[in-house]
This record gives sequence, structure tokens and C-alpha cells, in this order.
Amino acid sequence: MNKIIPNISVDCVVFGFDSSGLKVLLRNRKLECPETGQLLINDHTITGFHVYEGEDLDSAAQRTLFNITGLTGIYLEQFYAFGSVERVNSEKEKCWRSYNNLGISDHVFSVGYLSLVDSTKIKPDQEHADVSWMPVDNLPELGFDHKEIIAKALERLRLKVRLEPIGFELLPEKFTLREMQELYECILGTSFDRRNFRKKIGQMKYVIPLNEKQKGVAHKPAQKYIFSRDVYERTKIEKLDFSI
Amino acid sequence: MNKIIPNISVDCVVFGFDSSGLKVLLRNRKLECPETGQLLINDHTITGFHVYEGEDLDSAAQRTLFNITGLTGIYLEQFYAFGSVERVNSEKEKCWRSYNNLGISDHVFSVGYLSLVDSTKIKPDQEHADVSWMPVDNLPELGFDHKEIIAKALERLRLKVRLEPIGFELLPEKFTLREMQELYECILGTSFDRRNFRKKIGQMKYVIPLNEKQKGVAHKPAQKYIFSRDVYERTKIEKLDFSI
DNA sequence: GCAAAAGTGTTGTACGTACACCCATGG
DNA sequence: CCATGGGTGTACGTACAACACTTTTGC
Repeated sequence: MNKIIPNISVDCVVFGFDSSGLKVLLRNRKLECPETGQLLINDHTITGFHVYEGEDLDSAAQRTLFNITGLTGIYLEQFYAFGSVERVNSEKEKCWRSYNNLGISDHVFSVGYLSLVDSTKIKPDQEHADVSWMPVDNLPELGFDHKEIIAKALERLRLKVRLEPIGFELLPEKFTLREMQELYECILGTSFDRRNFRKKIGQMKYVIPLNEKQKGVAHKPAQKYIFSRDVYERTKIEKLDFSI
Repeated sequence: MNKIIPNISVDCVVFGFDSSGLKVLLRNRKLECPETGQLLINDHTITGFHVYEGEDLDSAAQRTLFNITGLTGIYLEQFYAFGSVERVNSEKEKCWRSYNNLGISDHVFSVGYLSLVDSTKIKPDQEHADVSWMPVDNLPELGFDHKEIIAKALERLRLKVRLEPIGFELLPEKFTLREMQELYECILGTSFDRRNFRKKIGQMKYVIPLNEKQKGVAHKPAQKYIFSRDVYERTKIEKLDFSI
């Protein structure tokens, strides 16, 4: 049995995307008073775990991510460490810990990880009935400092998405240009001219059109595309010069 | 007296700049065998300290930075957390810890902070005789995983410097455009056309020319400039639109 | 007067932006 | 046949890249 390190954890902010926008994977946390049955806590948290003794941060994050999604090989990136004194010491968290204290310190440092998944790969199932996608622009009440952690993750996502083609991690393997445009629009909070957007994507040799179209839509079916990381890695060298 | 947290530290990568390039502030670490007097360890480290109980990460970083530079109000930014199992467990570090163990864990998680200082503000003095500026492109032997930490800090600096006007933190209050150009060239590893560079800076309203010139140089004296964070904050809103 | 860096303008190219119409499909 | 989104090209302006000569100072 692995022993946990009582004062160090990782927290994974898992982002997903569907036609209704950008989502975060949250777990519903409930605490009933054993005597009265009263709901003392009913909020949501991102998924985190304490790091095990002898374990790396990255391994702990992968483990956490696997536990919640059942998936491996998923985009995962460390983005910030949180260590404020109050983060597990609000009245609510003291209450939570008084019922669930498993040798956990009262000053837990947590390293935040950002993960991007194709939301169609995650089906809500019986094992994870308390887990669900929540819209990032309309979050429910959150535990700990998870509101802050999600905000910071989002900030990082917005930055990163402009510098590297990581947006594709949020799309199904085959996608249409409209889906791609909607994704970028909702991450960046802008809107793009459709013709200019398509022109720009057309220049990206690593976004490759397929001989495949949408089926069963009540309009002209859109062409599908795939992203090729290979082509990206081979062609990205060109853009290594900068301005200030 | 403050008690340290045995398994959590912060490490500050302090960057400076002078005419010979970009520098890191390093401390010489020496360990002599008490019996034979033989030098067991003679390398360099960035400055870090364990976090105290009841202390925030940011506070710990500020404290560390003050201890090494004697300065406050300096640019400081968290950039990455390091937690590999081996980072304090090489033969060398085991040896170091066997002579200097002050209740320090054998798996220390360290949060890396990046700091930028005007190197003319730091004078090597008697109190910090073991501290010196070392060129980032020619580092001496480093302890712990500090080579990796510095590399990651540098990567972050290169990214950040293109997105925000933080380069000025590395320059004296009053600087010439040549100094500024050299700074950007050596951080980004490129070179710029002088006329185009000056044209571009000319557009930045927050880089303000002074009625003051260089003195005592054997050529046409250059005009001095200052950076105004105020003007920057007021005018930066304009550039909040993006492309992919 | 010479060495060393400061300072200055023009032109071509590439890229971003703005904008309107026909096409294919399901119902 | 109609509603819905798919798909396409041109004209303009902005921003970046390339390039050479004159000026001021200390020695």
C-alpha cells in the first residue's frame, strides 16, 4: 500500500469541449451530518490526490487523471503551484477535514495540472456517477481554492492555445472546420470571420482534409479534417523567429 | 523561531544583465571533509530555502530573494514546481545532506521562482562573498537539479519577454536603445536590424525619451530612455485582439 | 582626423481584414 | 421549396524586412 505525503497534492483541471462550449470535469462533493442527516457540504471540486511517497509530481498527476477519466496518453501539463495558508483552512474545509481526515496536513501545497480531453471519449458511467462536465463560464459552487485554480488553468489554456496547436486535443479525431472555429472562438472569447479563418487553417499543412463528410445533417455536409502532430513537428521549425 | 517544512522549498532563479550578456546569480557551495580537509563538493546553486510553517509560497520566495539580494519590490514570478524523486538523491546530494542534514526530507518538492533584477543594484559585498553573477550560456557545475531549473526559467523568460514588457526589469532605470536591443537580442538569441528595432520601440508610448545623454563615451552619445509602467497599463488594452 | 557608435527613410512583400454570393443536403 | 450551414475570392491597409550614409564625440 502506498503511503501518501500529507502536505503535497496534485489537482487536475480537465477541460473538454462540445457544441455548447468549454467544460470542466467536476466531482460533486457531499457531506451529511451523521447525526442529523443535514447536508453540511454540497459543492464541486476538481480531482486531486495526494502525492505518494517516492512518486513524481507528473506521475501523481497521470494517476489522478486516469482515476477520473480511465484514459491514458492524454494531454497533461503542469501550470502552477498553490500554497496559500488558507486554501484548506476555511470553515467549510475544516468541517470537511474533521469528518474525512486521513492524516492530511492543515497546510497542503497543491500542484495544478491542466488536461485536455476529447469529451466524446468520456461517458458518464455508474462508477463515476458524481462526475460531470460543467460549463467554465457558469461554474457551480466550488470547494477549496478550486475556483482560483480553474481560473489560472484557463488563463494558461488561453495563452498556450495561441502558441501551440493543442486545441486539437479537445476535438474528436475527425472534426470539421466549423467545430475548430467554434472551439477557438470560445476559448479566446473572440469571433473570427469564417473565410479568413479557413484561409488561415488552409496554410497549416498539419490540418489535413479527409475524403469524408458529415452525414445526416440538414444542410450541405462539411468536410472532415484531422490534425497530424507528425507534420506539425516537421514543419514548425520555420516559425522560430520572433519579434518583440 | 520559524520551523521549516522539511519537504517543501522555493528556489529563486535571479537573472541579471550587463554588457557581456545575461547572467544568473549563483552561490558557491563548498564541502570539505572534516577529517581529511579534502574538497568533497565545490559547485554552485541557485538560492532556495525551505518554506516555513504557516508561510505562503510567494512569501517564502520573497524572503529568499531578499536574503540573497537585500532588495525588495523586485520582479518575481512562480514558473514551475519540481518534484522528481532523484532531485536530492544523487550521490553528491546524499553526501551533502549527510553533513548538513537539518531535518530535511529525502524527497523535497521545490517551487521555482523567476526573478529579474537590475544588476547594477547588486554589489558583491563581504556578507555575500560566495555569491556571484554567472553567464547563462556558460554555467559552472551546478548542484541538485538546478541546471534543469535554470533551463526552465530561461524558457519561461524567453516566452514572457515577448508577451509583456518585463525586459525593463533587467535594465537600469535610464537606458539607451542599444542596451535595450542587446538585452532582447541576447534573451531571444536573435539579432535585429537597428533601424527597424528603433522604429518599433518608437511606437511604444511607454518607452519615453529623456533630455539626457550618455557622458564620457568615445562616440556620439546616445539618448537615454525610461520605461513607464503607468503608460503601459493605460495603453495595453489596445492589443487584446488575437490571431490563432 | 580617426575610430566608434548614434541616428535616420524608403521600398517591396506578406499577412490580416473586410465583405457577399452560390451550393448541397434533409425535411 | 425552403431552411441551414458549407464553401469560395478580391481589394485594401498595416506591419515587417532589407538596406547605406551622415553625425557626434573622445582620443
